[in-house]
Amino acid sequence: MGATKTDHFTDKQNEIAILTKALGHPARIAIIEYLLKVNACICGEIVNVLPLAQPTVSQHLKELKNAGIIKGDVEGNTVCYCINEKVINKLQTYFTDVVVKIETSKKNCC
Amino acid sequence: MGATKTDHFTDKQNEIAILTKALGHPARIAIIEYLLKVNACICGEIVNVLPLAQPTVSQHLKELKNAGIIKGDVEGNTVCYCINEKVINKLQTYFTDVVVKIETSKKNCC
DNA sequence: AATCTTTATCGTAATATTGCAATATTAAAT
DNA sequence: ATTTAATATTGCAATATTACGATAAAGATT
Repeated sequence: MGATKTDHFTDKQNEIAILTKALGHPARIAIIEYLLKVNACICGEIVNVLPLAQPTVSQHLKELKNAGIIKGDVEGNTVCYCINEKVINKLQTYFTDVVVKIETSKKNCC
Repeated sequence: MGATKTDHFTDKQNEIAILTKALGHPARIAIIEYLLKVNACICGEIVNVLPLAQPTVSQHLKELKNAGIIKGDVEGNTVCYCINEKVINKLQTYFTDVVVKIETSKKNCC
């Protein structure tokens, strides 16, 4: 096989899995961190920052875009990349929720 | 190729990528959510809860264990699984940090 | 218009992941 | 000691991912 059986899981589970999967590569984490570091939407430059060839970076950007984690507005010659705040908030909320649930179940656990 | 170029990224970037990658499958999200739902460490039963064959579930559990997201203590005949609080906290802190950084850079962004 | 710059796409090789049947392992129960 | 029950491992097929060279596309520059 090799194909994930998404049908058997809930929409929420699939959604979180798609987001975490999209972040599950150091290059893509590095892209997010670069966008945070420059403290703005950045047009171009991302290719020069990563230790990977241009087509590879383009592919990683596409995956982040497909998952909805970044937005890419075409700005003339270059593309202007932005983190999608909503989606990151969703992940932050999710993990905060998990942490809270772990806290409350501590007494029942090893 | 097909192998990730981890050498070129920071330890922190690789660490977060390993954790998010391990969570990047709906079955593994479902496992985490089941562990939260039963509100305790659970011995056995995980295989029966998922819509996947036993060897497949075992493999997913192994990946979560390898990434450090869950702990599995052998308890006689069965294995007792627990979420590793520390690691989930690390992710929660990471995403909270990202959200804060996005907030403070809002004025410079689209 | 010709060229440069930036980004995307195609094609392809190497490797990884997903899933399961078959089998092994190990401890508990009979 | 045998059988049963719970997990793990092996082996394998199907598919996905990672990476990059070559090339295409499209706006900017000269």
